[in-house]
Amino acid sequence: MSLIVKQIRADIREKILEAAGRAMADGTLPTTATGDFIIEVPGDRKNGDFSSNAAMAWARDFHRAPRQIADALLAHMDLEGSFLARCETAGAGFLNFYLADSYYAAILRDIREKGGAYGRSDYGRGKKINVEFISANPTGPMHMGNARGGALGDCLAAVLDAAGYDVYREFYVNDAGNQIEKFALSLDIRYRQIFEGEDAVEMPEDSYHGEDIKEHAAAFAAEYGDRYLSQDEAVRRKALVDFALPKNIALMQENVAKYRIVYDKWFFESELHKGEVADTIQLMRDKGLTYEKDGALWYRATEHGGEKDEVLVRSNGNPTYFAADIAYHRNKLQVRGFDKAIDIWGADHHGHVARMKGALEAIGLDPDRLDVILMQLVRLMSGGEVVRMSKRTGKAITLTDLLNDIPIDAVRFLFNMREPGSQMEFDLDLAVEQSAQNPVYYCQYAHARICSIFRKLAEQGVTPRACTMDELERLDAPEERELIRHLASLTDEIITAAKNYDPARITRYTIDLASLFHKFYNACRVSVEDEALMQARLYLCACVRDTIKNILTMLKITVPESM
RNA sequence: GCGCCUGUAGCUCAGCUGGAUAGAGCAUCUGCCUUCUAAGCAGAGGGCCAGGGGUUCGAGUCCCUUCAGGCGCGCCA
Repeated sequence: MSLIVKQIRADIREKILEAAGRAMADGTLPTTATGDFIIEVPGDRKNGDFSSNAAMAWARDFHRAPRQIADALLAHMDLEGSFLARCETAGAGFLNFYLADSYYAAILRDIREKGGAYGRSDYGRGKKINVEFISANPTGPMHMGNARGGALGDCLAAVLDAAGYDVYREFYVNDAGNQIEKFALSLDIRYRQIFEGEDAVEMPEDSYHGEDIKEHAAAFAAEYGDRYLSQDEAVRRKALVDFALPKNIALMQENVAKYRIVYDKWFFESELHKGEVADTIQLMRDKGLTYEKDGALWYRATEHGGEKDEVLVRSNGNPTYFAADIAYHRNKLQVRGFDKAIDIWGADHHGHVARMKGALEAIGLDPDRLDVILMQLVRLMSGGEVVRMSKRTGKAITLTDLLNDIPIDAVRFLFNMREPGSQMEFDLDLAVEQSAQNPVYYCQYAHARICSIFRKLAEQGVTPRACTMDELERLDAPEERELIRHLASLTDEIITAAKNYDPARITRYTIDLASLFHKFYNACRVSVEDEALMQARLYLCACVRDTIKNILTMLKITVPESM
């Protein structure tokens, strides 16, 4: 919250506690310890600008009726030296506080002074957070789920950054392990089918059946002909993977860039296999966490909260994904020393969460340092029907398709309008066609409108200037007051969004801000005869404009000056 | 079967961690452009907060339970 608002809440708390102290001292209330209470912004403005439930929360402590306590507190309340104008009791025993005019002017001054930094805070100062998101499998094209994860992860990272955390964006590339072997097998079969006919070799059920595999094989054949047919299978498969995998990874990086995501690191799983996986497995052996059965190495997960034991090393000698993932998180938390690792996973991975945390604890790391955000997968709708995205049938809607069809601003915004856990439908037709009713345009429009006001007035020779506090206090219309109160809450919103890992709060905040501006615009004309009032309103407009710009820039959404 | 997520207006969702008469947007109607962008504003209709119990001054919010939907329980990742 802006410093001023923070101070206001702290002030109110202090004033209430002081009043309670005085009431106890003179015997109005019995002397006793009091519990916690809250200070909130009431839904209905008639109930004040801030409201506290202290009297109700303390009913038990004092053995008095809430209303009686509220009256006692009010009688002992001294608001001198604060931005609070007055306090009232209401309802079941609420204490309602009203802001002084000077508060509103002070908020605007604060916003203008902070400029592009308005909204930022040092709430998370000194904490290093690694946000890992998308981490799509490089064996195939990216899909809608990756798009949601991308928008969520990138905007969450942005919010954490704005709240003062030291944020690090990371993409984990699974370029090793079983799925690469499956990838190799699929490519190999498609390659051989080109020369030997489709019936000569059959694709196993669990291989990759997508068109992209065929395309890779065809491109490989176009470049090398059939010369690899006579080669040893292992050589041929390696050549195919070395050919296709970099292309897939390059395409992912291209898509991600189009999506305006900039990663601090693309972390390759293969790096872990150069030693850290083995080290981690050895560590688990040394700690007595493992046993051997049926030729495989098992981890005693049941002794660490798991439902069943897990394989770390297969009987064929290859470590499992789970083993590599333990090493990966050990790398994040121990080797690289992040205070916190946030992973964004599809909801279908939720079974993995407890396992992972249990394993971290087992190797001596605090499991609370890992937070997993489970994201419900996206159901893509088009023409009123669900578009299937199964990789196996090869009909995936790729991220490339999406990025070519829909404005990036809209995708980033839309995917951040709901909590990650909500199941969501993405209506392709709606997103493409009805862009005008899209909330992101509503917000951008507010910004463009303000810019237009400044342009128009500049044509008339009006130059915006600094305003005195007295001039700013003239912004006392209900629409102006509400707009300013909302502006004041940005920093607080960002901190809450960071705390709850909920960037959707910020898109909602922005929609509300735009809405309040549009209401103000219709109720209060900026270009008026009264020069001082006009300047004050311009000052307010500048605050709104800059705040919208700060937020949209933070979310990497464009901020048009005209529409 | 066991576990996790979800259930609020016709649709999509909020609801500030237990507060005052449950809110937006879309859709449907009705108004508002000879003055700053109508991609806007004002107004109307629309609700057994999935159902049932409980906890307390007070429950959409917390606990129990039933129902409905999604997902998971591999030597897959």
